[in-house]
Amino acid sequence: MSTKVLLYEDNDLLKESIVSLVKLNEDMELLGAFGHANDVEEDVKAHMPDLILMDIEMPGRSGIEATKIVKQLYPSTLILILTVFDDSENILNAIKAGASGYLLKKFISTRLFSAVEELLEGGAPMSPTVAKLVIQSMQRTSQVVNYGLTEREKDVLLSLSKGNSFKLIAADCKISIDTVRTHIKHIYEKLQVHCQTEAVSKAINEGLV
Amino acid sequence: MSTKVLLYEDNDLLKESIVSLVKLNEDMELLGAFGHANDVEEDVKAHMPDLILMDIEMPGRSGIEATKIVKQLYPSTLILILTVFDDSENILNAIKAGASGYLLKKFISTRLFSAVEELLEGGAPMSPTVAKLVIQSMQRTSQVVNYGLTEREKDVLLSLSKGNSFKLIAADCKISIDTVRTHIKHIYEKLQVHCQTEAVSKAINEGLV
DNA sequence: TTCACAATACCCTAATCAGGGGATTAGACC
DNA sequence: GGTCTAATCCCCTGATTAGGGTATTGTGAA
Repeated sequence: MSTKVLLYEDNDLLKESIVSLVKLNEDMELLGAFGHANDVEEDVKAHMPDLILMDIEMPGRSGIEATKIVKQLYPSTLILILTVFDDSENILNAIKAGASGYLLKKFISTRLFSAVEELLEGGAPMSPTVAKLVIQSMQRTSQVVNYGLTEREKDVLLSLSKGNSFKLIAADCKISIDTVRTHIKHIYEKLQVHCQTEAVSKAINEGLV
Repeated sequence: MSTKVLLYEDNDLLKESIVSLVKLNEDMELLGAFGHANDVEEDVKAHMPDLILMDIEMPGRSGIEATKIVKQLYPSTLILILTVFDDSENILNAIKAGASGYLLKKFISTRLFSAVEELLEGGAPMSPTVAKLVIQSMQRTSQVVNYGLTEREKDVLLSLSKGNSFKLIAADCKISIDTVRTHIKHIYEKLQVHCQTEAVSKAINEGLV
């Protein structure tokens, strides 16, 4: 059974050349090619594609918005982003929106088919730059700045961020509630916050817990 | 100038075969091969490699721990994980620890050199399965399960997670403090939590804010 | 037209937290 | 031995939060 494909690309020349390319592959069946994604809900509903090739920059709705919409309505639809943008903003947003792969346009002619194949096999095709950015974004969020917290204070903070009350933290750490209070005061000073929620928020967002 | 390489691999047979493989490549200079990573600080200090090929499962310190240590001491050292593990736990931990690439052992013979090349060019070589897992982990954190929160409740929750007291939330949203209280109560019900910290923690971890 | 529900607001009580004290003990460092 | 710090504990007061109500208004669906 051939793969049903939709294409979104606002540049007519490029659109036509991708259309020709896709037609070369007998395993792919192109159901439609659109210059904008403003009616993406209807397009997808009408054709029920297995795969969408999606440009980012288009008049009206962007490919990232369209990706988000399609993924919400039909989560199993595969979406491969085809774009010239290799900046982290666009790449990460596209992936968060639900794109399954991200191919830079300069690689279309040489790698489109292998990328599609990889997608259908459950992989996530990416250009090397893209892979690097994705990995970096994961590593950033796990870099720890300690704020000089002691081990015990980290224990308390961890317990706090699980939603425990002072009383429960005391039980959790096997210390008295007053000691918890003392640790919490020190945590507030070191993190420069003034209440539980702010401490928890900071702790989670900066990877302390 | 050739790339200076260290290898960590506890299986002697595999270690030797990787050693032989690396020696085939005149652009790579193998400075050492170790069966465990317990002295990784000293090894790295002594040889100052550009690249480390790292197994995960080793006696004593794991490759993930070792990666963390090396990256803390020498952030510019590239680390390529070579392992049989293709589960999300190990992959994501290795990447968070600072690994620059992740190659499954079954691909070593065919892709080691291209992976190294990609690494040196600033890329992030990954097997297709690995790439998929990485992407999925990013999508999970941005998949919005709303818990049926209304817009206003989300406003309040957002303000709360910035560390604002009920009083400040009221000012922030331009409503009375009692209304804030009502919204908070509804938020607690919907998220199934019983206090601010738990709500904030859940909100951040599930990507609600 | 009901019915449901979002958004707003108010009241009450018990529990909890914030911020300010002070204090002891055990280790580490010089 | 003196100093410092982590970790432990205690007390007090005022502010805040949790959990339980009730109530009005507007909107949109049944």
